[in-house]
Amino acid sequence: MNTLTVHTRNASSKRYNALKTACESCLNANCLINRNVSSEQVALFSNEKTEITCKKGQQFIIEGAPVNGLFFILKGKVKVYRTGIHGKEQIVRFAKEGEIIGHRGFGTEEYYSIGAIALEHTELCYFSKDTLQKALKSNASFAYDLMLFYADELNRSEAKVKSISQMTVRERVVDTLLYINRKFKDQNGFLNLALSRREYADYAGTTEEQVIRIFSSLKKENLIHTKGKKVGITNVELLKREISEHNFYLDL
DNA sequence: TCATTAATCGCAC
DNA sequence: GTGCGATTAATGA
Repeated sequence: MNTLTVHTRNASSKRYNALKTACESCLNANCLINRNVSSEQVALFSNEKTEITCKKGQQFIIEGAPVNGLFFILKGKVKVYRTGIHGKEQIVRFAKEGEIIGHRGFGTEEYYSIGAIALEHTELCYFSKDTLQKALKSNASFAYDLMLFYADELNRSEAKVKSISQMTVRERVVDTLLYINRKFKDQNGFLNLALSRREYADYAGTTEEQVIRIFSSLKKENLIHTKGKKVGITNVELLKREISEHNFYLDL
């Protein structure tokens, strides 16, 4: 019998993969691809990518699943976490549009050591490792930018080890608030990211109750204000002083 | 509106 | 500082 296997890999049909946002017309200026890849090359990326939309609360990376590629956030916000002992989740970072998710384990045939959940309606662009490896090898500025991203991640990760081991719970909560503020800014006086008290706790490495207690004492000191789930920083400078006094302030 | 889920608070350890 | 449970507020079906 004829054992010839026919690979029906048809590039032209891929083009009609119902992409809502092709790379060449993407407006996301933070995207590493958009920043570094020339317009002729961008079209190639579009052909290879898969778009995924996630509802709020939907998990798109499962801990332990094999790594096949990388996610870029086109729109939305996500949390990246690791499950610790007693099933407690430790939030590693929060990410917004233009950022990369699932980069650990990239380059090696590994499994995800992290999970990722959408915090709001999120659109993701997914690229296979092959596609990205090809692009990185042929595009130095792209590779360099990605390296900067890795370096920054490592720096932040090390800073986090320090904060968790040396800062008090109160300082860690304040640090978390400042981090969210730096990253997501505020909108109408409230942080532009709705997190539950539990999520603040999971990032700061403490418990929900502690976060509530610290929030209420910070409120009494007029440093922050809350309205239901929303939290706003009343005076960023004063809040910064809370931790700069201890010389643990990290402007990351 | 009723049912869930989240936020608080008090209290013991 | 932490953990549990009761109460209250907020949110969603």
